[in-house]
Amino acid sequence: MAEILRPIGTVARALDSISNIEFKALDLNRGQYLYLVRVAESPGIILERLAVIVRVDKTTAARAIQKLEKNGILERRPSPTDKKQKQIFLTAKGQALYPIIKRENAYSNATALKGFTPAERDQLAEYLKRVEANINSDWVKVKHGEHRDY
Amino acid sequence: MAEILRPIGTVARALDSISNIEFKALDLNRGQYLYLVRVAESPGIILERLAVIVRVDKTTAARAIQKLEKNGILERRPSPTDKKQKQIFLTAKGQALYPIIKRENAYSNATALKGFTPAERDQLAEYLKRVEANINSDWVKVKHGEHRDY
DNA sequence: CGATTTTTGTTGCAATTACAACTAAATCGT
DNA sequence: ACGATTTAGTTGTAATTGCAACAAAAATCG
Repeated sequence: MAEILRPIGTVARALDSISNIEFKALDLNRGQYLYLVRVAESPGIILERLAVIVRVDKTTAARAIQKLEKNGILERRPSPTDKKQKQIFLTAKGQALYPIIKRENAYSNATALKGFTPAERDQLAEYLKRVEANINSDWVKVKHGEHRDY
Repeated sequence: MAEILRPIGTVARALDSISNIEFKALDLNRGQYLYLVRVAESPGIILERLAVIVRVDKTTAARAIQKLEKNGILERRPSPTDKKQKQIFLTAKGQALYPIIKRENAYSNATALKGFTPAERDQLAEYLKRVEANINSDWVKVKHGEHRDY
């Protein structure tokens, strides 16, 4: 059977590594860009949701968000409807960073897809969406302490 | 343009997270399985090469290897031809772990590819190989302090 | 209603991760 | 041959990462 785990892992580490190095110029530490772009795209998002969509432990996301708040890149406001929720928003400083990150990501994406026809790009994106859906329930299961049988 | 960075990142984190949780039963800490399988497949490999193929900082690989050696899973022997190199091998204990890891990886791979026809699986694997090649030179460049223009 | 469970967020550890800066050996260039 | 550069590995430091264990608010359900 075709092997896809390994290239997915190596490509992800390479791209993440590149981004982390490049975003140090923006005073962003490792991983912070991940949360920044998601908050930009979903203003008012809460921590637990953010952790799930980034696919990271909620305590990891919590500390990343705390740090970004301390650095004035985002802010949290208590939800008006649920006293235990905190809604997350970008500050003006965070909003200024967003297009820069998007541009870097677009460049990396274009580099990754060099030599691909438009049809191939679409097909790869569609494949990855399916893989993501396939693996998601296992991730949720295992994160919640359930056991996979194999 | 089709976006592939994000699903690659989320899938990689989900799969890595699952593996790390499951391999705690083998007394393997976070990330260690990555190096173990590579050493199993390339006995005698040296640290710098290992770091490059896993796409991780060489100091990260160094400490992972040190720990695996301390735990009796692998051992290092000075290269007979180059006194500054250390060749890495699995111990019997490490060899016993290898098939277990392979089986878990195969199961995750099969889960990720559920609903894909054999032709689709092959095509996705081929696409990922191309993406990996595309991104690799940028990774090496940026890791060595060079600057990407965009 | 009221007890139980689920949701949401937080700290306390303990570990990985990686940039800098360094040593020692090998290779390269002239 | 020999100085300069590259290769290979290590340690110092500072940061992220995540499993446990917790607290408070909300939702569920008898």
